[in-house]
Amino acid sequence: MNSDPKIQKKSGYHHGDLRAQLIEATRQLVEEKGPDHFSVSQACRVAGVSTAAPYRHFRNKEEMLESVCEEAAERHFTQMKAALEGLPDGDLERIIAMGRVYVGFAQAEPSVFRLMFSWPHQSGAQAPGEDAAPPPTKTLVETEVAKLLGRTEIDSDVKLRATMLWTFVHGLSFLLIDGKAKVCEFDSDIEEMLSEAARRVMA
Amino acid sequence: MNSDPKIQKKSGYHHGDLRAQLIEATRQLVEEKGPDHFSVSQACRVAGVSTAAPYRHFRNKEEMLESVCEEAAERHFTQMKAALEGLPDGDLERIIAMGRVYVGFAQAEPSVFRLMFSWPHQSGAQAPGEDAAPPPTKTLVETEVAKLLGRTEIDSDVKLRATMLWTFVHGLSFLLIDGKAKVCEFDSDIEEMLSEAARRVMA
DNA sequence: TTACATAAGTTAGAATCTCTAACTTTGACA
DNA sequence: TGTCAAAGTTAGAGATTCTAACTTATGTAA
Repeated sequence: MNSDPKIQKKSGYHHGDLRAQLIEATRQLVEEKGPDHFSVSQACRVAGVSTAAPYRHFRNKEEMLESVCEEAAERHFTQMKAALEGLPDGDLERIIAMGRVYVGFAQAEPSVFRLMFSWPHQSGAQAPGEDAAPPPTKTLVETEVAKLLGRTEIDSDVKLRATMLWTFVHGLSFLLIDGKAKVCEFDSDIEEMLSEAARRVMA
Repeated sequence: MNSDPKIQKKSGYHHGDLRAQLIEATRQLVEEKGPDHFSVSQACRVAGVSTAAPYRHFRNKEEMLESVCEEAAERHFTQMKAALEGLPDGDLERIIAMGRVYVGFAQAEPSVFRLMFSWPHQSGAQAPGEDAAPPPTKTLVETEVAKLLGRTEIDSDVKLRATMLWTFVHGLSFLLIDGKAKVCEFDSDIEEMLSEAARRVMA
């Protein structure tokens, strides 16, 4: 237990970097046991602090989970952008590469992925009319679609195609991690689905 | 409180139909507050029994939620089959109709939908090699795809297309209920995406 | 009809969890 | 060096899940 070098119990009275370590502990526990079997107390034990300590850094349990979501969303986005590097503009492979990363993230961190996309919980609760900022992921995909089609602006056709692509990889991610159906026999099937979908949507 | 005619507190010592009523109470609470803010005690209060009563019918909290999932999966499947009635074989509309129901269910019961498809939690936990029975939904879609293509058997092309369709509506459902991005402005956009996707995948 | 086994409730309580209140330690800076 | 605020701690209230032991109702068989 606690073999992770990123997490070390505090040495002195003050911890130094408790907030970050609690987020990391939370992320690990969520991944291990699922979002609903995570407890603040466990995270405290992992970090080696009392059960009251987190409340100096987070308002409550929800806010800890939310921080994990934010951190994960950042990594997700960064990975997607990185996937584009080195691929020439106008290549369908750019779209496929982003899809591969999207699905890959979900497979690597299924519980965190699920948590990310079911946040905040009562979706109806957010003030109607007031939208959260559109996720940068969306913009990224739209830009790629426009470039591939040789459009200079993001018109409604571009938006529709981008949404279809996103929808597709999102669905594929969930089906894969839920393991409800054996969606794919091999990784090569995933590759085939990704490229087929990209081809058909961009056609 | 407790205005739902389906849920009534017991009259005598014995309840009569506690198991079913607890499932219904659980379903409602999950929908209201989200799967992770549901508590057994709340369901007990709704049903008007002591907090120990559920344990005569369910092993634990998990099993209560699981029962909700099973019941929901049944309704989901039934609705999809019903959507096909009256539509002539070989009509693309059959595919679209199923997609409409799929997405509609998710919108009508977002929390339950999410719960259904994240069950069981540690997906890695299920014995490897041993697959759960493929969901009847999958078979239903495959059959329709085969019919539409005039195939007599479910070959790998049929499977690929069916999976792509499923993946698409699944992703659309999640994006809609997560409300992460304003995916669609109007219901007509959903219609357009459904028919575009069906057309492109079946082409 | 009555006896009784069993299904399906109950109360009481242990163990765990979230979060607050009040107190203490430590480090930074005037 | 003294003081204050930040970031720990302990103690504990209130809720929760689930078990153990007890009680009540009901259906069946003599």
